[in-house]
Amino acid sequence: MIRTRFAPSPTGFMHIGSARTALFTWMWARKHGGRFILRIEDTDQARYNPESLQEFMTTLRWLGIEWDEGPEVGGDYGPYIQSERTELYRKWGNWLLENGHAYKDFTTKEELEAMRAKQQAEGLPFGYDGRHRELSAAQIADFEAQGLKPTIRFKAPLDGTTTFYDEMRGELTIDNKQIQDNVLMKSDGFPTYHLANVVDDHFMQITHITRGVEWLGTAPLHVNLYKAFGWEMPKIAHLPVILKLEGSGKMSKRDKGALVREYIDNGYLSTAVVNYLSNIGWSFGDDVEKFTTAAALPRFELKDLNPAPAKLPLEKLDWLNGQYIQELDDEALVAGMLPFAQQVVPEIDPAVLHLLAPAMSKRMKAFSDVLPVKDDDGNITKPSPLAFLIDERWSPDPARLSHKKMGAVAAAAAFKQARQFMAAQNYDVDSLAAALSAIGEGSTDNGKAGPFLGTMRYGITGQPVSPPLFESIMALGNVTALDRLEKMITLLQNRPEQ
RNA sequence: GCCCCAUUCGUCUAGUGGCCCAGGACGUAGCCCUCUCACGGCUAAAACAGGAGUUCGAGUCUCCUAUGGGGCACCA
Repeated sequence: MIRTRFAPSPTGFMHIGSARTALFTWMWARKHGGRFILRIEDTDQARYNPESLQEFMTTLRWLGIEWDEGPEVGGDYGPYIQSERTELYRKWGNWLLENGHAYKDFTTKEELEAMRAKQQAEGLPFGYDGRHRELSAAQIADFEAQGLKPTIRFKAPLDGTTTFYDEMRGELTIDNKQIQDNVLMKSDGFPTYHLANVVDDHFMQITHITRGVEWLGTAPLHVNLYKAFGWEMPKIAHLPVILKLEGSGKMSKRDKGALVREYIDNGYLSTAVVNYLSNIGWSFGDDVEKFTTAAALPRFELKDLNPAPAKLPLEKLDWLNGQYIQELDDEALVAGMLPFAQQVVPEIDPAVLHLLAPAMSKRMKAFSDVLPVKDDDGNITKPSPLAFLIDERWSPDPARLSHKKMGAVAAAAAFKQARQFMAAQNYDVDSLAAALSAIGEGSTDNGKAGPFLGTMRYGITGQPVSPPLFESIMALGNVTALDRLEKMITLLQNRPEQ
């Protein structure tokens, strides 16, 4: 049975890179009919933030990543929160101590800092120098008598090499001189990542570890820890980081698009985001870019993941999300748009959105597109596509109520025909389209409805850019549409000759 | 400073020695469609980091250089 885990340290919102790691980890388990475990690494009491755990769980669920064991769902290998497992870590930390694989280190933080400063000044490699590695019982007793609280450090091998196999990168060999005597138990009694991680992965029977490359350097330490415990090491793979779009370095939480929360709040679809994420560092094959997770699973292999760091192609997400939006039924579309539409037209009737939905779906990259676009100073650079619904904002330019292929007289005549039709009968979008097109065709010399429909659309919506005419009229309702049409005719007739 | 990982169009990628004068996608440009904006269709420009080697043959293997990334915490 394959068992994988995602072990975040919740200190804020989930990073998009973590989401991708979680996704691939989850996919690996699902592909093999295995189990995916959520474990919370909160051993850093200074940074841990309980609200963030809720946020992480909400985000994972939004992504469709369900955990089989972990907080809220339980499981046979719990607890799944590290701060509730400290006894276990203490036990195994002591076991290492008793079996000569670890030792107490009484060096103070100040001494460590001084040591590092000196190493830096002398151009030496940074790291703990092993000064307390061979303390005598008397020396230990002496330090303890002074009331010093020790850390427990691992006794790493001093020479030779450590070899392990990374599922993505292949066999890697590291000189043991690069491995330090890392701290396993802090002086506050909490374990460090290294100890907690190894102990938990072992007792939770994890078979595959997938984590970020930032852990690659510590993998040899972990290999040696497993060796010291006499435990079998899980298979391991180190996923690459996600880089800033511009500039250098990996994406930080402040960069645009770095947090999954942004995608949720901006009205992206989780199916699209998941699809998008799986296209970074992995490819479905056969030149297919758009696919479901279910279709991807049989093809997914850890060894096929690209070990190179990648930038997030954000425009590609807009395109993909747009594709997914086009596939939504009207119900889902309206539900998705509603919260944003209410920011534009607070009292908007969902039925109005229903009328507009089919016309809107091809025009949206994300639901937040119903919001106006503003520049840094707060000026609207692109109005909301729903702005035409607001009567107070409606004030078309009379000069634009005719067309070079349809003069003022012809335009006014056509508007009156439209008024006659709309006033006389009930219509739906199709009959309206048929009637207005026919009027339009009669309004120009060449029998093309285009000039009339375009002018009418501008007049009715008052916007150079808006949803299409017929849907817009349906959304406004007959009373408002007729009222505007009436005013258009007046504006046109009262406008000075050009 | 030391160690490790990586390097194909602007970006995400396909490619595991001949099928590649390198394929797809996004983006960009042009054309078509068209009531605006979109959508959709078609077309175009656009890459094997550089240098040595191995080989009949290298994007694919090896080495060096360069560049990018990660690590060297009582953070994870």
